[in-house]
Amino acid sequence: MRPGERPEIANLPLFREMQERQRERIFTGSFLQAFPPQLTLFELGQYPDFLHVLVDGLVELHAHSAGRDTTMRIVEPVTSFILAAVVTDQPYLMSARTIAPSRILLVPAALVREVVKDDPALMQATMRELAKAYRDMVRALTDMKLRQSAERLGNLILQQEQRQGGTGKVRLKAEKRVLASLLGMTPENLSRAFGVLGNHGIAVNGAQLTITDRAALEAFVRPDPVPGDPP
Amino acid sequence: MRPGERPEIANLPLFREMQERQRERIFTGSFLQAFPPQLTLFELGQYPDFLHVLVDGLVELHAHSAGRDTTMRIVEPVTSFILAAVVTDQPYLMSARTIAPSRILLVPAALVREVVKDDPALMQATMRELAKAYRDMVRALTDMKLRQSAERLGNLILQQEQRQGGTGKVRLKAEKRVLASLLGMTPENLSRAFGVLGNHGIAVNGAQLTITDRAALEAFVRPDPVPGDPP
DNA sequence: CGAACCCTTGATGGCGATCAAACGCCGTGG
DNA sequence: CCACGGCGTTTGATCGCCATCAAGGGTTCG
Repeated sequence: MRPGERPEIANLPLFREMQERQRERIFTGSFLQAFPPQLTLFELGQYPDFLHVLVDGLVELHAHSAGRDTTMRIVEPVTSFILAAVVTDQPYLMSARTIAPSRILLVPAALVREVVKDDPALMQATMRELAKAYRDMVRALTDMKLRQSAERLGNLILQQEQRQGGTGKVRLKAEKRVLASLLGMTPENLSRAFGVLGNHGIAVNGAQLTITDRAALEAFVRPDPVPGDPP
Repeated sequence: MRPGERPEIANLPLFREMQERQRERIFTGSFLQAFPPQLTLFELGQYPDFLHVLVDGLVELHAHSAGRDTTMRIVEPVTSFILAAVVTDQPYLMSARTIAPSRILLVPAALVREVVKDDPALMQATMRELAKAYRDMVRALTDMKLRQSAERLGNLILQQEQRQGGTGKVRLKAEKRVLASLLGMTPENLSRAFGVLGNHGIAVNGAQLTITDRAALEAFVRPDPVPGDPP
């Protein structure tokens, strides 16, 4: 582990409040591993072996069935993922693959379940994390059901802009094809959606976006009625 | 509370494992209230006052924004709902209304949060419940993104048939218009989707459905690659 | 008995998917 | 260093699923 990384992981909402002794158990039982891009980490249907914490890189969670495939979430560092499958010991509902060279902390699933039982602070943090994940999914589903594609794209841009500091500039971290799948559309239509947003306050230059007219953009995208949870 | 109901509530996965003393705190601080149909219980954006436990009747959770509205979940008794908003003390992401005369146990949200802190078994049950809710939402989102409307309907029928005892008969509990919204389509298209399923092993008679050819139905609907969690 | 309201059926239109092809970027290999 | 080839993206043309608009039957409730 590189200097500064262990504190960064220990400072995650999930691990921040727990007893130092239990945290030590977690860390000594885990290991950090590097993966090349385009590598499948696990497949939907498998039972969870590890809680994953993305330390560096980029990971795509996707679901697939009967030849169709859709991106469910793009995980940025530093974040844990697939906590729900681990705590309930039920099969993954999504597959995961790296989309950039990535380093991931692997915490044995059984160890997580054990320590959760022994450490109330960790259990509470897990509860909060799951509640947040649930609420994120509720938002994603309403987004899909209530908005059409260009509106979804506009909202995603607004969210990313907030996450990236609110400077009016947004850099897309994933390929546009992946982004399209995340938004539930085809690459062709994503391209056209960017075209539409050109008339509503967005300028596109490759992966670099600029919000040129925030008011116009917000008027177009039907922003969430309930403002986002703080990160 | 009617005879037999208190044990039934106490036996919910959420409350089953907790200490009797803490459970007593929950029950004495709560009250059971009856509501007529078509009554709004709470609105999206409000802060949660109560954890709700539907004891009898039927409740619809729905989201809305900019004049559009979509059903997110139909709650059947006996089930708790909006647990995530309560434990995190964040605004509801969905509104709730009764769609039948209903009786609901109202547990003050602050009391829930307090008792959760004091009772590890309740906290663990809450964690599990949230994990399940999260996984249900993942399924709902993949359903919406990967399947088209008649396939979604067919899958819902198969799930309901399991929940109702696997007898090959399914009775729809909600109006078809609500069902349509839950499935992300219009009433007109739901009607047509039933027509399509007529060629794939389903017979419709009002709200009473019969699975006449399970193999044909399963071939048509692209069943989930990961079998459902046990209830 | 009548009047909503729900469900159904038909006709039309729009959003987004699919098919097809050209462009641009980038890495490789000559 | 440049030519080539592959892949992601863009643009255009067409198709299909589903929404919308419209109207008719059936049921329920006042």
